[in-house]
Parts: sequence; C-alpha cells; structure tokens
Amino acid sequence: MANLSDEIEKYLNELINEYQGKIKIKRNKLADEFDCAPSQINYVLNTRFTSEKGYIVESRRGGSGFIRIIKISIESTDDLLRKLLVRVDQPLSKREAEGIIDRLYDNKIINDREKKLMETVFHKKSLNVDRTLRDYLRGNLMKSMLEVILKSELD
Amino acid sequence: MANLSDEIEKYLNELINEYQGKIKIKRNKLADEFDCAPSQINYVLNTRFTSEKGYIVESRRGGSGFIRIIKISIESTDDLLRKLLVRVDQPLSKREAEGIIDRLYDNKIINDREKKLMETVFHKKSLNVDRTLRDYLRGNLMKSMLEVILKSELD
DNA sequence: ATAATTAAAGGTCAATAATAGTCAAACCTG
DNA sequence: CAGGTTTGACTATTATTGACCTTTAATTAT
Repeated sequence: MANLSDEIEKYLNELINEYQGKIKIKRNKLADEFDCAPSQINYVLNTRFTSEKGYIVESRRGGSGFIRIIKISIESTDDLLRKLLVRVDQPLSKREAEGIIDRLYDNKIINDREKKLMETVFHKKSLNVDRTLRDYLRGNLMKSMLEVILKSELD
Repeated sequence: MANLSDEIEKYLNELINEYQGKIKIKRNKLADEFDCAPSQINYVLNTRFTSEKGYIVESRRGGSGFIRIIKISIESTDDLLRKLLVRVDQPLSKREAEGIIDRLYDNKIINDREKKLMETVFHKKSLNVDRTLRDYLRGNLMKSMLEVILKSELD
C-alpha cells in the first residue's frame, strides 16, 4: 500500500534510470501530475533524495526555475567506503544511517540480508537510550561496520 | 467466558493462519473493530505475541504506519535460532555475544562476513558507554539481529 | 532606457492529519 | 489482596498542506 511520497519517489527514480542518472523537473508541474501541493515535492526530495543516499539536488528559483536531481555514480567500492568512513566519524541520525545503507545496497556492496542486519542495528528499538547518545552510538557503529566491509573488500 | 484480550488474540491468530504466518494490521482500525482503546492492541501484542511464544512484531509510526506480526512456525525454523531468540532478551556480555555468533557461524547460519559484521557491533569500541548500559544494549542488538536472521530464514 | 510592477518559479515552516507506543491509574477477577 | 486487564492521557513519528517568503524573468509605466 504505497503512499503518495513513495509513488513520487518511484516515479522520479524511474526517470533517473531512464536518463542515465540526471534529470531536470519542474516542481509545480510534477505537483500537478500527482495532484498534490508543491511542497510535497520538496518533502519527497528532502527525505528520499539525500546526499547519504548518493544524490545531489540543485535548484533555481524564479522565472526559468527548475530542480535538477543527479544520482552520484561511484568510482569504486573502495573509494565510496573510504569517503563514507570519513563522513561518519560523528553522530548519525537514523535517517542518515539508513541513507548510507541504502546507498551501499543500491551499489551492490551489501546484499539484502546484510542490509537488513545493518538497518536493525540503527533502529531506535535496538538502541533504546536517549537521543544524543543514540546518534553518537550510530556514528560509532556505522564506522565499525564500514571498516568491516572495507576490509572484506580488500580480502 | 473469554475476555477481550483473548478474543483479539484469537482473531489475530486466525488471520495469521489464513495468511500463512504473516499479517499486517492497523492498530486503530483493529481497535475500532473490537470497540476498545487502541492501547489494548498493544497490550495484546505485548502479552500474547512475544518472541517466547514464537512471534516477531514489527511496527512503524506515522503516516502509512502499520503493525506486522510474523509467526515463527516450528517446522520451518532452526531450533537453535528459536532458542537463542528466547534467551537473549536480557543483558549480554561481550563473551556471551561472541559465543552466540560463533554458534551461528559454526552451524552455518551466518557466513563469514555476517559474522564479522555482527562481531563488530558488540565490540566495546562500537558501544562506547558504561558497562551496564553496554550489556543491556548488547541484549537489544542481539535480539534484533537474530530476528532479522530468523526472518530471512523464513523467506 | 530605466524603474516599477507583475508573473513565474522554487523554498520554508508550522499546522494538521494519521499513525503507533508508553505508562500509570482504574477496574476486574480469582 | 495480588495479578491481570482495560483505558485515557500523553508522547513519538511520518506524511501532507497552506500560507508566506525569496528569487528570477517578463511586462508595463515613466
């Protein structure tokens, strides 16, 4: 039972695949197509097309305005993992952690089962402590797990 | 003379049987059907659909929220996994966690990479908090991860 | 030609809606 | 009375929207 946000995400991802990873859209036009408020588009972009997941979103206001979505292709698994390792050396929100896992999965660095194992580690249910500590632990855990994956890639 | 909780339990079990061990429900909708408070559903889930009794309960809050109940049928699961799941609902030391992981690996339930991913999660370096909290978190994390593995075995 | 106004575009943010979870108090039963 | 059951008040989370803001381009007025 997909909701509106999921449908818009799906549509945009299909577009991105069709156009080799880079698209340009009009916010109001897309909102018309899905019969929703224009700010719904912003919501989808801000929650589904994040840098953690490997996207760049550019935009321009005013006449001739547009929104461009670029899916970042990676040079190598090794390269991505090293970049992520630099990035996660700090507290992580659940959303950020999940975005990183999505990216790993999308690039076939981890498989389905590994994805699920990782996701569960970052869930609030597993880390049932206060918010600040949880985010801090997420940073630690992600770093540790990325190191394991990097090492296994080197083997 | 069955009480409300028993009736809800019965209803859910019939649903579970009808749908081959896995259902997705809406808390508020179910509460409406039984004319009870929504938190009554939580009570039933927390007392009748526990891991000890062979269930996994997942949920998501917010728009599009849901509750999913998965029954671990006896025939389709590994006995070791089930036993472990019941046992880990408590604080775990590093040694205990590692022992569990070793058993999973020795029984070929997890592979080398999964083993290493799991091990790193329970390492002191990842869970850099005081001892009591660490052991508590290890219990949570192990339970969560075992559930993932169990679910993947069911698929 | 320049300035002002209007149109066309995307962005922000709080309010609202829709969902599930927690917890203590009240109630019920044996 | 103890333990189990039910509930209501409140918290937490995710999704959607409308009012308003900001920016750029086009059009109109001077």
